[in-house]
Amino acid sequence: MNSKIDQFDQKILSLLQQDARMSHAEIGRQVHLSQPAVSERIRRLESSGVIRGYRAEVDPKAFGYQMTAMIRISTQQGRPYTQYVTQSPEIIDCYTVTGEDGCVMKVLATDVEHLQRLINQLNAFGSTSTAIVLTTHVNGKVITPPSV
Amino acid sequence: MNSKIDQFDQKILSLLQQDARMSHAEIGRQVHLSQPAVSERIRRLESSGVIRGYRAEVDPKAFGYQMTAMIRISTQQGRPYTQYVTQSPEIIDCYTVTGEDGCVMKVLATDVEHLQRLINQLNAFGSTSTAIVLTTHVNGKVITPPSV
DNA sequence: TTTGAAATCGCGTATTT
DNA sequence: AAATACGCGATTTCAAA
Repeated sequence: MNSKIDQFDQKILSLLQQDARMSHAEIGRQVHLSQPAVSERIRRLESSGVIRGYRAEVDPKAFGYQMTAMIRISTQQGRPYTQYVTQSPEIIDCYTVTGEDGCVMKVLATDVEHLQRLINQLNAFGSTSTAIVLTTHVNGKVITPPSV
Repeated sequence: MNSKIDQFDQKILSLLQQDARMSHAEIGRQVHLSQPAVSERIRRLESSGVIRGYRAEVDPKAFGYQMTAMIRISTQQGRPYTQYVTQSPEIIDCYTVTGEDGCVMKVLATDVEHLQRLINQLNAFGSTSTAIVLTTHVNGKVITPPSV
């Protein structure tokens, strides 16, 4: 957990968030470090948990998902939606949050009928509120230090 | 754009979403194909846009972000939040959605004061509603075919 | 420098027309 | 029978330890 991130690490993390396949030599070129130096820094960032993993980003449409929705649930106490949420392939993000709605999730659906079936299932856990995503302006922006 | 995804492709995509660094030979072992066959399929998935890229997943705490919030905005017509949203490092997801709140976003903050400053800025675009994330049950789940 | 992964090449097989 | 598509094994090229 000893993670003091310096400017070099920040730049390396920025590059790897944009392209996890960039070669260490190429990264070194951009941050002005040697390839072994970059490799060693990445190794430390991985083992300290700063880098959690490397993921391919896949277009949901390839699996037939034509729509995305944000669904909020006013969860009734004691209803355990956690297991349902982790097991359902359509629910790709899910958070417990403060406030009136105790839960907000991001859901993929092939079409409106499919979405309706999902909502029906989620209604078992509380009253739902669904907002269909019209535009995704940002999704998984590269994490950089705060502007302030 | 001709992307008919068969069972092999689905399994390959599943593996690459879990670990983008898995070697093609290892993938081949798991899906029972040779390394060149896997490489060729991945090449096609990339050039057809099914695979959008490869990203390192980074722990926001490494950048000092101690909290996450979901912020909804009842946007007033004609207020262009798009530019602000794409430029602000703290806003990592942002969607225009149907319904009362026209916009929902996921925001990182170092502390409550920082969060308050962000909310103040966002209030320029409409009335905001903030819910602090207590637990992240799922974030970027591996995309698989619908259960139905 | 040495190891290991990915691109390349030529060949074989199955399916289509 | 010819063409197309796809996978395999062998080899070369290139990046990482």
